[in-house]
Amino acid sequence: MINALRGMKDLTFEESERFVHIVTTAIGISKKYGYNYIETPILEESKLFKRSVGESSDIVGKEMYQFEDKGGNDVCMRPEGTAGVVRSFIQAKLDRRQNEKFKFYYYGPMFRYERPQKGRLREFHQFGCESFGEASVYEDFTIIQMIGDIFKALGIGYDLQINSLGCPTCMPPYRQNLINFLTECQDELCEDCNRRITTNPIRVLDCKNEKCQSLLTNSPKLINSLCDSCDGDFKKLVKLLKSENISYHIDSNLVRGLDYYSKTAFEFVSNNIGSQSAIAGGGRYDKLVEFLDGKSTPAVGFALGIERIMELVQMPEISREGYYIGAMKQEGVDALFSLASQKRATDKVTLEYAPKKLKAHLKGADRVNARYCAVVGEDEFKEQKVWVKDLIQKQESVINWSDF
RNA sequence: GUAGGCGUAGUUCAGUUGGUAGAGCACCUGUUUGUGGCACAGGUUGUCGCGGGUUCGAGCCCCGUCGCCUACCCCA
Repeated sequence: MINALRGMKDLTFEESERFVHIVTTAIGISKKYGYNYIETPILEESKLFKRSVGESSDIVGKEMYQFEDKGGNDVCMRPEGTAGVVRSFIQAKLDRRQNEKFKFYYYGPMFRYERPQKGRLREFHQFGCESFGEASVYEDFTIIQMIGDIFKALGIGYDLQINSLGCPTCMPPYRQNLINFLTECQDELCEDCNRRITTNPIRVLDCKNEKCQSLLTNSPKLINSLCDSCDGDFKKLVKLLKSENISYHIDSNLVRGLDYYSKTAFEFVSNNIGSQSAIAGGGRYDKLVEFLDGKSTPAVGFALGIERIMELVQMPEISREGYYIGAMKQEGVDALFSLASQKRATDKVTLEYAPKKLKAHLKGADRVNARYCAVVGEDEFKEQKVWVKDLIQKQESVINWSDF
């Protein structure tokens, strides 16, 4: 027997229904916010992610499905969605249309070669949005509001955490301050953090080691080192969240794992799904377009993890729907197809090809959750009629084929 | 890469100090010769993950291996 690869899952029945429910809900809401669908390839040049996500990140460093294709190209399966959308945005020269705004939504599979666990698969699915050309913090707020709408529509509770990661003006000096601070208490920090001091000092902030965290209480906070512009934007965001009654926590240690974020960073967290608790995350990435050789364009975006959200959504109860149609004798079966196609114009129809006793048909109708069980028996066949029972109202009638 | 837990029927799981497997659910049949869900009665279903070893005898003990899960790490 051949099984699916490690960390890759098949979705069927009520699981796949839940998946579709989440995606259609998210699509419906993002359309209301003016987003349009964008589809980009799953396979991209490895270079794209090395430059955008960052070589220092674990995603690029050790988690990419990367290989050489038959043409000798260094390619990989996308580990996240933003880079491809930005690449496409630049390739279509939308970055030249400087006064226009573009909003895209996407969804699809992402691949990371990690050790699978709860809420973490090697092939997983994200729904995401990217907004280009809008520098205002109002857009950051709007995106957060939109995610809130999606979770509300799905009936999911969450904790919103926000932070500002600064910009090229205030980030580098802060970074140096932090390095100085960390170097002083180097001996007491964990092994990983010591490595991070040189590779990616900002990541030390969200180390889960308790000892590191206690040392960090006195560390310089980026939130207190922001330049006037970043500080003003962050205060404005907080004000908007308050006035619109969106509850939040400022988490000065919230860092995005991907290098391209600046200014607003946020994460939606659930405490009901194990340790992989981030159900959505995103922020502003004003420098990424330029970084990938486009004309400087401000942008904000987010992605939500569909599998993680699947753990949280309750599906509305399914009710009986449509018709089950069967016959009791072979000759009746042949008459079923025109009846079925008649009904399919308006209803869901399940056809049973095997002649069976009435009782078996009623059971069959039950099994497929049909509302009506329609059977052509011996008597009905002679008179060109069909017996129909409403399985909820428990009423039955015999009607002409032409009136079915 | 590291650590812990688990692999027995379609499924959820039991299986005592080693004596060649059991329950619920599901499924099929009947009670009801043309009336579903409910009830009752009966019935079907297994390479006990795989490969070695110990033993008269292994689902159980030992070694190896594969897979799944959870956590670290990372992140959606």
